[in-house]
Formats: sequence, structure tokens, C-alpha cells
Amino acid sequence: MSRYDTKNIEPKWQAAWDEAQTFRAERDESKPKYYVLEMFPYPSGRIHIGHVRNYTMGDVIARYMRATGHNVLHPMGFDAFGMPAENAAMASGGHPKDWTYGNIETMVQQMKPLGFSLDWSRMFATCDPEYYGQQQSMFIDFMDKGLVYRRNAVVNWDPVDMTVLANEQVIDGKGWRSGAEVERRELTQWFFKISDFAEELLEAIDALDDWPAKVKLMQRNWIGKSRGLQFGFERADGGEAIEVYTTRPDTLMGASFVGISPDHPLAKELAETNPGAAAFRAEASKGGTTEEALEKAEKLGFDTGIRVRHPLEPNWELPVWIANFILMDYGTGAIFGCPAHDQRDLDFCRKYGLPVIDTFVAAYGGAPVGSEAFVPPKGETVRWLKPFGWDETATGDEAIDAAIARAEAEGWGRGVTKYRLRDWGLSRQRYWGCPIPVVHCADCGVVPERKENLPVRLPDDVTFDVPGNPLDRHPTWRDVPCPSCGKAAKRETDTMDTFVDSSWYFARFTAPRADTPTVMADADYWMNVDQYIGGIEHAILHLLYSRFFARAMHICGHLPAKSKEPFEALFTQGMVTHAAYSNAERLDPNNRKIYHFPDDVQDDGRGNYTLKETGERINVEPSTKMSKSKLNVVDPVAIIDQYGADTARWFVLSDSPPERDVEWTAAGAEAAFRHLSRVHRIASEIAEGGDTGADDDVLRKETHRAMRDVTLGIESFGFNAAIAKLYAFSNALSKAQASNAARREAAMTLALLMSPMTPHLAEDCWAMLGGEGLIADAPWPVADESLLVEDSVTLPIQINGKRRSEITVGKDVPTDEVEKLVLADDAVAKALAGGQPRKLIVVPGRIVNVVI
RNA sequence: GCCCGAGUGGCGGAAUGGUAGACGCAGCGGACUCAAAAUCCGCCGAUGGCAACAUCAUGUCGGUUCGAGUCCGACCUCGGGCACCA
Repeated sequence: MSRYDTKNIEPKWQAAWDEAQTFRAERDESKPKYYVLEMFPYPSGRIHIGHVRNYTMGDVIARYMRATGHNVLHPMGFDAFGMPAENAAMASGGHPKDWTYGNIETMVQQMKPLGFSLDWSRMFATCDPEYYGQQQSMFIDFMDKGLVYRRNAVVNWDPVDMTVLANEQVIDGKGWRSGAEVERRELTQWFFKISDFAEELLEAIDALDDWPAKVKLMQRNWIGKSRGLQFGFERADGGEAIEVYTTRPDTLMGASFVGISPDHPLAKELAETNPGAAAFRAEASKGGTTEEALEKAEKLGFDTGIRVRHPLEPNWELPVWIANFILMDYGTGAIFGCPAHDQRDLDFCRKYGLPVIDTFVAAYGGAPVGSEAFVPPKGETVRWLKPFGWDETATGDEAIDAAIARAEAEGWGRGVTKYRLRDWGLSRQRYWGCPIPVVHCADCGVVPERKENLPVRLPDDVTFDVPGNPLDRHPTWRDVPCPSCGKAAKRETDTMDTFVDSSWYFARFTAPRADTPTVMADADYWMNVDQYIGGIEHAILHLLYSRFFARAMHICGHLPAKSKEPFEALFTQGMVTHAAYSNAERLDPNNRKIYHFPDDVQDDGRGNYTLKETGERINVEPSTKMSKSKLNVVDPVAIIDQYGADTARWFVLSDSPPERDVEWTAAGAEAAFRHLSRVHRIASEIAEGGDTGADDDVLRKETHRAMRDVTLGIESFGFNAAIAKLYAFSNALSKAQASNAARREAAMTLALLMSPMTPHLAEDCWAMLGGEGLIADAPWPVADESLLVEDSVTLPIQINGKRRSEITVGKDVPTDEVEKLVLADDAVAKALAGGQPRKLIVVPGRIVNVVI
């Protein structure tokens, strides 16, 4: 009998697939195409067990689709630009390019033993000049179509290192290296006009039938369409009116101040002459730029002394405050505050002694606002104290419409639709990214590079010994002639956000070596991505940017119209977690937890854990996100070495539903290996021949049920459920009392059904059992419906909703027959005690409920 | 702070509004063995009971329904995102 020797089996079948070029994707009009894509990895240095899970899911789909007659495209690449490469260069002195390509090489070598059905011939990295050069070419196309512009925007500025910081480099408002308090500073930056597409991106979500509802909801909320009133507050001093936007114009009679952003033009103007305003602006500029930082910061205000007139009551004057919580990017950068119906405004008014005016109360028994603002849903009917154009009782929505109607009728305001979605700032003041292909000329202004000069390559001779962007201080790269007039000019030194790189890689995979961004015939054949798989953390930005990019590419002729929504179906998978073990007896000198490697911890079998070396007690933190600092990272390379790739693949799919997190456990991996060994043993026993009985029909029914259940599991992304059925089928097969022919047929079916998950094992079993050719080329088994039909069905009987008995009836017994049988049942008769049921519910084929 | 999810035995989880706990892990018992490993067989939510069985049980509290893990409302805890991490 042959042994389940993964170190021999797995490389053997990988070589066989390579030899036959099984997974090479070529256009073939005779078959339906299927494009399956997993979000490509960042080349961090080693593959992670989370990658194994992500790519295994994609591989199951890819292999299943191949088996069901599709021409499958399943490519792989690397999202290779980004900060870690520069950080590594700063930390250990190498070059980001060497670091990145070295990591890619390592990761490819780690991925190949996993046996994914990838077309490696299409691989690229976004830092390849052949890729980013095409991206630069598209950037110029986007410029031509008016999809790109420059304006000022705020960045995190480290005043000590004199450099721009990413949000993750700002820790508690301070620069990660310098420790200096971060400032918000304006810089001229490049933007994509994604906001022009806000309505289209919102509406098109409705048609994304195979996207998770939660992702669609998050995107809708992110785009944030709102209807409100825009109007100007006339200034008492005759200065220029202050335009405000509000989604609650119905609360106008409760206004107690007008607030403007510290970045509002009026605030800037005041700061020039008013030292108090200047000081407040400086104070408000401290801290990071994230919305979270702004929201959580203490709400501060500065009374400008300016007064404005209330639009409905000209004698009513409101103070104008500069407030640090008002965003210049949203609406007009100015609001009116209504403390009675907005908690933030209420806190602000209580703090600065501004009045609180109720405009509506609950429909019945409403009390005035105290320390909590009254903010009912807009659809709820409330009683108005100060209506202006609607009834005393009305909903918020009705009042909002009426307020807008009155403002428009009287000519002092207009209803407008706004979106929360802001334009996409793509400038990064960093080296390791795609250079923005423009030149700044004193005479011609901003001039795009000539396409024949693309790619604008990153220079190799750079150093990272001082903070800041090396491109800025690289004279021979930076100083170039103007592409238009030829005079001395300077290259743009900003590079592109790495989200740009990942916003079109899926399209590039359809023609990865082309000397244009895409080739229409290839894009038209392979697009769209039929199944996209990745982490929920990309639910908003990456996916929204990609949806925008696909539209922009279509406008520039790089994608067909059907690809405006490039991802037909989306699946968001969970993380792989692992218990972390922290020392329960001591902390490190900084009062932080001390973690230990799983191998250094021992378990007494009763839930008590100790450190092997010292016997110290250990706290187990289950299901913890893997991280180097917690020493709970599982290395796929070690798992493959110990158990083989198929065990790793099987385990990451088996233990949890794919959209949820899965916890890696050593015992679970061991169990997976034992099961795969068992399947191999069963197949090899059957291959040796011999009958165990004559119940062929029983086994055949089991076999076809397995076909149905596993197929359903794969198609619905219920991989864990499919695997549970495969366990059950394996058990049935090993116990089957049947002829060798029937067992061989069942075992071959088992191999076929397992082949998407454990392809090497499946090939080996297939070969042992006399299967023809590669199982990777074999068609998917289809269940025979006639073998799935059950002759009789067991119905549970509930009495008042609690299960009390059951009856078994033929599958076609009519409902009135079932009722009679139920009433004759001992438990039912006893419960009825001679009386009649109040109600008798028969759900055919499912359940019976007797209501007494 | 705002937006979106998730909570079921000792553990991972299963369950088109219809028998809660499939399948796996751990544990317990047994077979095989000189012994062990491997393998095979059985038991396995809690409480009470010899048992039949009964009661409780899907984060908490309420609601809809003949029937709720599943639908609705509120809350608690954990996780993802918040526009320069990828």
C-alpha cells in the first residue's frame, strides 16, 4: 500500500501541471470564460497564512470552474509600491527596489509549493516600469479628459523632520520618529475628480447583485448623498455673506451661532489682522488629519466678533465662531449650529454659554432639551414649537421639504444635493511610487510628459539617510527641459498614491505585456472579473477607487463599456487568527505584556497553560490577529514542510465559514493531515481490489448526495460546509459494504470532489484508481436527480411549538392523511386528552405543529 | 465620535422562519498490541432522574409569529473602515 508522502506527491503533480501548461490562460471563444481574482499581495517578505486562505478560496473557485467547462483566467501579481520599502531602506540602508524584488522572489518561491492553479506567465509587479509606465500614460489621458486637477489640501506635517507623514505615522498626534506635535499644513496636490461620478457610483451599486450587502451599504454611506438647504447669512457689518449648507433647515429657528472651519477663507482673512483668530487657527492646526482625530479632539471655538442676521428674522443676530470640528472639505465649510437637535452643537453651546432653543419636541409629552440633544429619526412625527411653513405636527422630512420650499419661494436659499465623497488626492511626497508624469515650466505651466518619453523611470541613485522625498533633492532627475518649449524646467516630484496602482491591475492581467495599458480584444474577452476575493478592509477605498478608475479608463478607451463595473461578484473573506500567549506573572520594563511562542507553552489538558522553561503561568488570548509582536504568526512554509500544502489548504477552508475569521490551531492542522492520510489510505485500499459487500445502491446514493452537497457548498462559498460533507462521505465510503467497482466509482468521485481543495492528493488518488489523464482536466461530477429522491420522510411533531414526537410517512402522502396520522399519535392523543386541537399546522415535508 | 459587521457546547462551527448543536477538535470509555504509536468502534450542552423523560439553553432585555439562532427594537462586548498602512 502506498503511503501519503506529501514531499513526493506534491512536487510531482505540480511538475505534471507545469509540463502540461494546464493553467495557462489563452483566449478561446469556444468556451465560456471565467475570471477569478484574489486581491494581490503586498510583498512584505514572506507569505502569511492569511494569504494561503485567500488564494486557496480563489483556487477552489478557479479549479471548480475549470472542471465545469470554463476557460479560466486566474492570475497573480504584486502590489509593490509603498512605504514599507522606504522604511526598510531607512532602517537597514538598502534600496527599496532591491528589497521589493527580493521579497517578491521569496514570496513566489513560497507560493508555488501551494499548488495554486495560477497562470504565472501573466505575473507582474506594480513597480515594474512596464506597468507604471502604462499607468503614467493613462494619467496623461485622464488629464486630457479633465479628470485630474491640482489644488491645496492638508497633510500631516512633521515640523522637526520637515516631512509629510502618513496617517499611520502619526501616533497620538505626534510624529512617529521625531515625537514632535504634528501640524496640519496645506500643500498643492494632485486630485482625481471622483466626485464628478458620485451619483453614478451611488446608483450603480443597486446593480451589484453579487456583492455583499454590507459592502454596498458601506459604499452608499461613504458617498453620503444628502439633500439640504444652502443659503447665505448676511453680515451685520456688510461684509460678504457667509454661505452655509444644512441638511436640517427645519431647525433654523433653533440656530444659536454660525460656525466656520479654521480653513475657511474668512477665518484665514481674520487671522491676518486678529491675533486671537490667528492663535486659534494655529491651535486648531495641531494634530493629525484623520476624521477620527478631528471628531475625537476637544471641541474648541473662537468668537470672531462678527454678527450675522437670521434669514427669517432680520433683527435676530447670531455670532460667528471659528470651530475646530467643522471640515472645509464638506459642504461650504460653514454651518449654523442648532444645539437643541445636535449633540455636538449642544456640547459646544453649553461650553461657551450660547443659548439653546427648542424647535420641536416629542409628539406626546415632549420636554425641553437638557444635557442631551433631541434627535429623533427624520421620519418620526414631532410637535413643532417654531414651524415656518408646515403644520404644528409633522415629520422632520416634511418640515425639511417645507423649509426648502419656503426659502426658494422667498429667494434667500436653494435646495441642493451634496455628497460626502471627496475628490481623490493622489499626490504622495515619497520616492517609492509611480512618478506623476508632468513637468513644471515657468513659461508653459504644468506640461504632461510626451508619451514617447514614458515611462518616467524612478532614478536608482537615491539615499534615505535624511528625511523627505529623495526625488526632491535629485537634480539630474528633477531638472529637465520642458516637453513643450524645451527651456529648463522641473519634473513633478510627487509620486502616486498606491491605490492608483491597485485600481487597474485587474484589467492589466488581461494583457500584461502589452505596450498600451490594455488591449481591447483581450479586455473584451476576459473582463469582467467574475469573482473577486479579498479582505473586508478594502470594502470602501480600494473598491470605490477601482470602480471610478474603470469608468475613467472607459472614457479614455482603455476598457469596454461593460467594464464600468469591473467586479461582477465580490467575496470578502475573514482573517486567520491564532491564540497569543502572554505571561501572567510579569510585564516588561515598559509595563507591556510579554508574549511567548506557542511552542514554548505547555498545556496540561485541563485548560492550564504554563511556560515550559520557567513554569510561569500563561494567559491565553484566543483568536488574536497574527502579528510579529505577539509571536503568534503561523508560517505557511513550516506547515507545508510538516504536513504538505493540501493540509494547509484543507484546514484554512474547513474550520470556519470563509467570510469569518478562522483560528489556526495546531490540533486542527494535525486533524486535517490525519484525514487526508485516511483518504489516501482508503483510495489505495480500493485500488488494490476486493469486495466488501453487495450494498452498491446504498453507496451509490451516498455518492450522488455528496456530488449535490459539495457542488452546492462550493457554489455558495460554503467551503466549510462542503468539507463537512466530504468528511461524511469519506466515512460512508470507508464503511461501505459494496463491490469494488462501486467503491472505486465512489472513491474516484471523492477525489474529484476534493480536487479543488486538495488538488495534489486528488491527482494521486485519481491515478491510483485508474483515472484517465489529469484530474485537473476531468469534468465535474453531476448528481443523478433520480438517485437523490427519498421514499419517505420523518416529520417532527410539535405540540405548542415544542418537539414531542415524530412520524415517518411516504413522501407523497397528502396533508389530510398526515393530519389523521398526527392526531392518532400517542403523544398527541395524550396531550389532547380527547379534545380537539385549536390549530393544526402541517408544513409538507418539514414539520407538524399541534396548537392546543 | 461616525459608518459597517459578528456574538450558538470545553473549542472551531452546522442549521431555505420549522427536530438547536451536522462535521471536526479536545475529553472519556473500549478493541487491536507484550507495550506504545498508528488505526478502528462507542459516548460526549447544562440540570434533575435508574429510566422513560422533563426543565433550561444560540451575548443581554423586550417584541412579532402556531413556531425565532434566523425577523424587528434597545443595550453590551469584540472586530473592520474613517480618505497618506496596504
